[in-house]
Amino acid sequence: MTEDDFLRAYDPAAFPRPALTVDLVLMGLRGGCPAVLLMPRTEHPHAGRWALPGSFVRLDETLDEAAERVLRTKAGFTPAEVAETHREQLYTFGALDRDPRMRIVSVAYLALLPEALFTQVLMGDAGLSAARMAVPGESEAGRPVAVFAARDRAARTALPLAFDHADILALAILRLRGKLDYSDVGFALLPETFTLRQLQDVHEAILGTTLNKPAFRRRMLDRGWLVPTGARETGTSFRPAELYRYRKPL
Amino acid sequence: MTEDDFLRAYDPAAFPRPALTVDLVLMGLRGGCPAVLLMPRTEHPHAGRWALPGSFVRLDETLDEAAERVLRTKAGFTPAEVAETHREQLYTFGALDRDPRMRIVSVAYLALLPEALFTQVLMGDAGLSAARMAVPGESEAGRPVAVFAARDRAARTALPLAFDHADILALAILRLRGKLDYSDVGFALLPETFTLRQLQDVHEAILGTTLNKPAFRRRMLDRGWLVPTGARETGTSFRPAELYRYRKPL
DNA sequence: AGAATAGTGTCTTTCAGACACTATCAT
DNA sequence: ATGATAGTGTCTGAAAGACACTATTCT
Repeated sequence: MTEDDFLRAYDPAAFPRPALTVDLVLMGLRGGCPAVLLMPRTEHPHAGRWALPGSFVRLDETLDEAAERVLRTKAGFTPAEVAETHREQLYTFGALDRDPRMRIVSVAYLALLPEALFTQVLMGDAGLSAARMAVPGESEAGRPVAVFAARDRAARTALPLAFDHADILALAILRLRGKLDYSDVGFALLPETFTLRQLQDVHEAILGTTLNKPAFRRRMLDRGWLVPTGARETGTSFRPAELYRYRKPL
Repeated sequence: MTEDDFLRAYDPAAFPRPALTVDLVLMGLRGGCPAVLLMPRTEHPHAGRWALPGSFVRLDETLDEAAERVLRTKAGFTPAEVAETHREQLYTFGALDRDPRMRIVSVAYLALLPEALFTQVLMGDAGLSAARMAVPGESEAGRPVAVFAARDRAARTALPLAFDHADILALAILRLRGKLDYSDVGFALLPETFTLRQLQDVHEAILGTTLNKPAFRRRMLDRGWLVPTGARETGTSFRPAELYRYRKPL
């Protein structure tokens, strides 16, 4: 950016550049477990493995716009669904041998889907499959993450992931965990209105621990981000819980 | 990354790609204030403004390696100095109009320099200048950061920064602040051995607040990262403080 | 001795964890 | 009434803030 002498004589096409892509971690919760949407690879390289949806970055779009385009074109999101999805840049992966075909640098994004949207996308015709993510313990922090077929909950054999996508997934869950209690990312995994129990379930699923109920409620309510709707949960066979709405802190 | 049909017929040179660079925020402390090393721009575009040292990413180096190369070739670091510098990837900036000449995506890195090394690099012949960073308050979080000439401490007129480098600096100080009390980045700004007061000064400079002395000491010592050397500060006209060494937690 | 800072003892306050308790709904 | 979960009151313990105090060095 600051190489003046270099740039003055620079022919944009003259020097070889790495290719640039975005890869998206589409994360949601399925049955109380973190899950991710993956595409099966059918061709070389890494045929038979599972990959994150991604795309090359075009010259006329920003990185964020490229990520949105992947949501629309690779995952079948409608513009409205794109709008209700939390997205943030995760990290940029630039190892030399990430892809055997050529040098590709990839900007990884994390997208968080409420459970209903996750299911809807999964049922759509985009060809995405859900994989349950093993929540790593403290000791495994930083290691690649193992994912399992979402069909049977007791599956033991890990799905093979393409490229360095296991590293990307590991970073995604770590980032999510780190931001969970000081930011508002947790709400991105919940529907418009939700109960405090649902919110606690989200936190517990991502942290992989159980939380103290009174302390959790106190903290969340004291934070001032929750607005009681006055409505109650329906369809339970017991006392229905109050429904809250998340209000963005000014 | 996962566009199979596209890639099979892909000629690496056939499609236009954004250029890819790394830009480095070389940060240290000067006289109790966060400071950054900048290069003056002498040519169009943004001539007369100040820029972060950076470089294009080559095909045969990773992003981290490109950042190291900038340290060596643009900032005049010796390999030993590179080794004693903390580096981490910050964020990737991909706005369309970042650079008026062509589409350039830049991976920003944060490098932390102990005060002695900061001064040494500044005095070197790499042409870098030091600029004092205005530590933004809570209300200005996320805004571009203003920097001032380091010569006179009372300077009021902000230095003009090139490209989106004010945004990069803003993110750098925010990231540093966020990681300060749960990670060990603070030690990267200190020499090999240091006193607890120096450590507290580093934290106060970056946070822009004052801290409670007994509480700070308790927290730091309880964390188990500090090893007393047995030696004492020298050159003071009062009681010399114990010198500690940072020991990487296993 | 005096100045200046290093380093500590202790009280208070705040907040999380634990546990039991009450409240409210469907059946 | 019973079962099941929602929601709360309160005790306890850990840790931060505040403040005063002692300790140690140089001049």
